Amino acid sequence: MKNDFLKYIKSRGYLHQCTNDKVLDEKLNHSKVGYIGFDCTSDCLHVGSLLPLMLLRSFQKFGHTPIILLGGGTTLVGDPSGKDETRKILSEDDINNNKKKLKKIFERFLSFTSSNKAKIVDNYEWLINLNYISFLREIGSKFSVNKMLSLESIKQRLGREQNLSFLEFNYSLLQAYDFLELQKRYNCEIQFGGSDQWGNIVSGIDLVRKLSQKEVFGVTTPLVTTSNGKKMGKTEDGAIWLSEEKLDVNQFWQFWRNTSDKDVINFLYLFTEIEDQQIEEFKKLEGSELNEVKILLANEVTKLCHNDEKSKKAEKEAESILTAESFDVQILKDSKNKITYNITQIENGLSLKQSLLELKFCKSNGEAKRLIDQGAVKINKEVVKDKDLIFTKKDFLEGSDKGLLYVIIYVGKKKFGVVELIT
RNA sequence: GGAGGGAUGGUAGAGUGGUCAAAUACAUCAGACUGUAAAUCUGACGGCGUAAGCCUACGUAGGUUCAAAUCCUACUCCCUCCA
Repeated sequence: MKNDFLKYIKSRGYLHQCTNDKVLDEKLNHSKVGYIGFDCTSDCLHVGSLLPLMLLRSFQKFGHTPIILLGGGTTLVGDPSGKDETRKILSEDDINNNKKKLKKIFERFLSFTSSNKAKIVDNYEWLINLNYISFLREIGSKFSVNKMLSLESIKQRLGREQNLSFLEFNYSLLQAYDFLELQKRYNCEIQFGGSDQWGNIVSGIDLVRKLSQKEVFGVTTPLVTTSNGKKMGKTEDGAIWLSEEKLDVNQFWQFWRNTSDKDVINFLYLFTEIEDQQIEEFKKLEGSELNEVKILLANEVTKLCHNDEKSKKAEKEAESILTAESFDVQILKDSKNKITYNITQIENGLSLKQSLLELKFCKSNGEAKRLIDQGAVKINKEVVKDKDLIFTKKDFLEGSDKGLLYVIIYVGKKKFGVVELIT
């Protein structure tokens, strides 16, 4: 392997598989066009899609031209890969809305102004008006059902006797057709994707070979798992989303800050753009020394996915809330996890349990009591012993604003919320 | 088309008339220890209630019974084998 881009993605851990690496190695010495398809089933991406994005980003940095293919058309069909159940079919309105939001995310990762500027295209454009008969004759005839049945995504479904509708069965034809279309329109020669897309990518390559007599390529990223063997980015509370609307930046930052020791170095390679040499240095660190590296990781990823300012703020918040002795009132005020009461509510008797519920720290009153019983709940850094605690005005701290008082509630060591009182 | 087996809490999986809010494991949450890590140990783990207790839950709908996750009937879905 001689090509710089390929060497880079290999050293970073972005590379899982690629087709015909020898020829690709040569080809990449000239500037090329490559794409990733994103389906539009959701209005946001989560950490699971971060790696393909990083890959496309570096592709562009090495002077190539990236294309983001929005699956506006294919989402109407639904990819059966990696899904146990039939996907629910989305309306076109939902899909359009999703497309808009997704575009914003891509804008953070790719340059749309450089000479090799990124393009966003939508397969709706060419899929929606396909004529069934001519599609079957032109494309369908090139596909072997025997072969399709042996694709992992299809096999899994059939193996478990889970229903696979004919609609979904067609998905890989359409994805293959996308590649053909992009090849024709933009001379796009490489398709990137997660390792679960391998089958679909290979189908596309075959189709292009058959119909355009051109060799195109596929490159996939590995499935990232944590050292515990879990899929990356799925916490119990839900996915780690890349947009602020879906996941508060501070929580996003915390996710990275809480990376386990064993994963930090790997994550630096995968999700930041810190130089290899510097990461090498970090490898020497041990034990609690790694905490600094984790902060760096959190800052770098947050910077990339959100921005510098928000990342700094998250770091400051973490410090103020979790480690510092006293509270920074400004940070309390800005906290997303905040509820506001007025003085009469307090005078009428407002229980801590209720606040715990409102702050979504628990689902029921009983759970709130349990948490307090177990000594998990603190207000203003004092452990609460009385599970039926009713707030009084003296529980609240002075803020800098007149007439605004605060109390900070912790549940466990890392979760906290702010209760604001208007007097 | 025929024969059989099954459906139980977030998951896996016991329980086959009362002592079952349902063993156990995993997951989760919390506490201890620590470094906002991991491992380990401890506890909690349907809802309401200060509590006694009440309510809701073992695929769905009915029935038998003083009493049903457990028995009967119908339905739905799934699995295995045969054709």
